[in-house]
Amino acid sequence: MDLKALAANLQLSMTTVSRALNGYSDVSEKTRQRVVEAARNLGYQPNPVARSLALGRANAVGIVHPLEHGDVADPRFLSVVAGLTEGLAAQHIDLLIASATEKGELDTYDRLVTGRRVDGFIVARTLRQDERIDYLRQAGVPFLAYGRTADASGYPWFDFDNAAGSRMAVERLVELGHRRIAYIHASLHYNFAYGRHAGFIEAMRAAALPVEPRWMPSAGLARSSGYNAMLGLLEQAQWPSAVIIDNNLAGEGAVRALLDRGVAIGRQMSVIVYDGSPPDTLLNGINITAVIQPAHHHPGRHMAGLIANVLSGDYQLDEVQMLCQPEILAGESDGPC
Amino acid sequence: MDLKALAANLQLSMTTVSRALNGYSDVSEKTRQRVVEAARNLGYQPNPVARSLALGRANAVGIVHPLEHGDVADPRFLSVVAGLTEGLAAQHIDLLIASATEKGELDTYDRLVTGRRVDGFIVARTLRQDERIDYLRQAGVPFLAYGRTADASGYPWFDFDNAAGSRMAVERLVELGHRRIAYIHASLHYNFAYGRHAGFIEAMRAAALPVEPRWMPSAGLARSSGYNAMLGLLEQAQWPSAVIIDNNLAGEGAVRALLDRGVAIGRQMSVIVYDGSPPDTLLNGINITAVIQPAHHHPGRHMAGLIANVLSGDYQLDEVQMLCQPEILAGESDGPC
DNA sequence: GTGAAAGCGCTAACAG
DNA sequence: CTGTTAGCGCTTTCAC
Repeated sequence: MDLKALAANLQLSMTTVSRALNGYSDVSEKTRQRVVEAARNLGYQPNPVARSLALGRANAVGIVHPLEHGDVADPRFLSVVAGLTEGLAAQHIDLLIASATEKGELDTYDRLVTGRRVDGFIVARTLRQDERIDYLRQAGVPFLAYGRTADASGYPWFDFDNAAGSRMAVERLVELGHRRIAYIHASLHYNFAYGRHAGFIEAMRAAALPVEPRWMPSAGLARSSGYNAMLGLLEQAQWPSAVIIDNNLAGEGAVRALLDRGVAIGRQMSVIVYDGSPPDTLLNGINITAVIQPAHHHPGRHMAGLIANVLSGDYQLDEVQMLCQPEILAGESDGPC
Repeated sequence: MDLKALAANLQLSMTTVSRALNGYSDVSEKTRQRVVEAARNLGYQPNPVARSLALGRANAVGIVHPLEHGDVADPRFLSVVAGLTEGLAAQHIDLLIASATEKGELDTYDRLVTGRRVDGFIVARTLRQDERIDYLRQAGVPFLAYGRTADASGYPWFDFDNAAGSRMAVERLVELGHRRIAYIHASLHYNFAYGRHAGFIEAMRAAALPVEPRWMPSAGLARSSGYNAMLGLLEQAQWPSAVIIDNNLAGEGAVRALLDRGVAIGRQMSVIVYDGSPPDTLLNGINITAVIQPAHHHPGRHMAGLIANVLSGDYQLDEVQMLCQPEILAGESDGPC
């Protein structure tokens, strides 16, 4: 069932049918009714390929998945994808996932753009200095970043307020009487890690607490490195009384290290983990106090709306820069000093 | 730079240029050289949308990601996606990832098919009875299954020999002198779990060893359930001397349980895990003996080739049903009884 | 308010 | 071997 057949069936021209279906004004309400109903009855589905050709857009956005060597399933990545596809489906936009080639990630962006396979991109996992964003900006390709960069002005993004999350965590610990607070963090090249790190320092200073570099190890985004980082803290002459971990993979590792060393979590050592426990964790017994990015913010939905806006090309920058606030979800992994 | 411009530039007709570029035979070698070179120099990239419209295919395959409630990043799923995109890129086929809607997974397949957004599908994570495969078969939609179903005849698939993997594990343990072998497995609705389970039983019988239901708990695809399953085994009056776990998530949990209970792995209890340790595990100290699906089989590449074949519609069934053999990768988690 | 006709960029008969 | 021509299915001027 194509447009021609539908038009013939209705004894109308393709033009009129097309306009009726696409909600143009210059078609009588009565005709529109007829057309819409017939379309439904006959199961007419416009051919998106033909549509794309005529309109000059692909009706798809791309997301490039970097296949780092030994790369693991990044839960972060997949949850973005999941939320997005759902949100985009409502706008009749497809999500095209491409793997970065060996030649590099930028090359993949280029291929997708010059091949007109997508109208724009989602850039996930932003770095503080992100060459992908530099590239897309200078190439004039529409995109929406999931996370900001060092200079967040001038392009569309969706992000959570990372600094605020850390501040909330510090303030909570300070209220519980802690003064020696450690901080395990991922590479500060990640913008989220940088922001959380900055928020931590800021809050510590505001509380007139010492910011001790030896208590602020870098750990990477992995269980194992969180484990090692925590062991490192435990080997020091003086222990912190609390520790904040800026990502939940390292967080699980860190908690495991405490368990292995027999440290009483919440008593000897208070723990707050950004994003809490990963879903399928082996720490089920322990209810970790967490900085969370509340689900009611529906990142996927928001981002779908934002990217649609971006693709339309008709927007004010401040409409497509969205910052959501995190919250503290109290658990049992922290307590009075 | 479109075909017309390129042709004008070469003083040739679009037809000739098109044929030269698409490797038709009826164009002089000299002309082809010129065309190809000009295309490269001028950076000509065919518009895939126009191409799709003319050819009547989308040049894309779909993969539907079921968004189960609380679904986690499935490493299995992502690694398939990663390998596939790479392999498909070489064939100029895109991978379209769609989330299942609330209305159900089948509905999503239907939407993609009637919308002509894809030419076929990859169906991952097959169940023993899989309604998706039933649906696609009866709808006459091309697809390639990653994993088989109860009845694997009559449609294209790529799979590993699950039963063989279990047999190899059992045989290895038997040679080490084990007679009390336990088996922790995922839901037998998954075809891979069923096959591995069947292979286990078969090999046990072949070795004249007892198949004890109480030593064969079902654990699900999760660290936590593997943990609990192992605890269950340890609570029994008589312990097995070895245990095989049919997936690596549950495997990690099971090993963790042994560690927590202070059981000497490889001495008091031998362990073999299908697929070994997940990449970022907290068991780094332990080198687990594993049944592996060797990387040299390049599942992604193979599947890309197979699906291309399937889409062409011109194939013998036995060319698109591919079974790879697993291997044992010896570690230190098993030893003499 | 409706229709005829000209593309969107490419491929594929069909002639020469 | 090469060019002419007619689509693929839809949108969109431009007339009526």
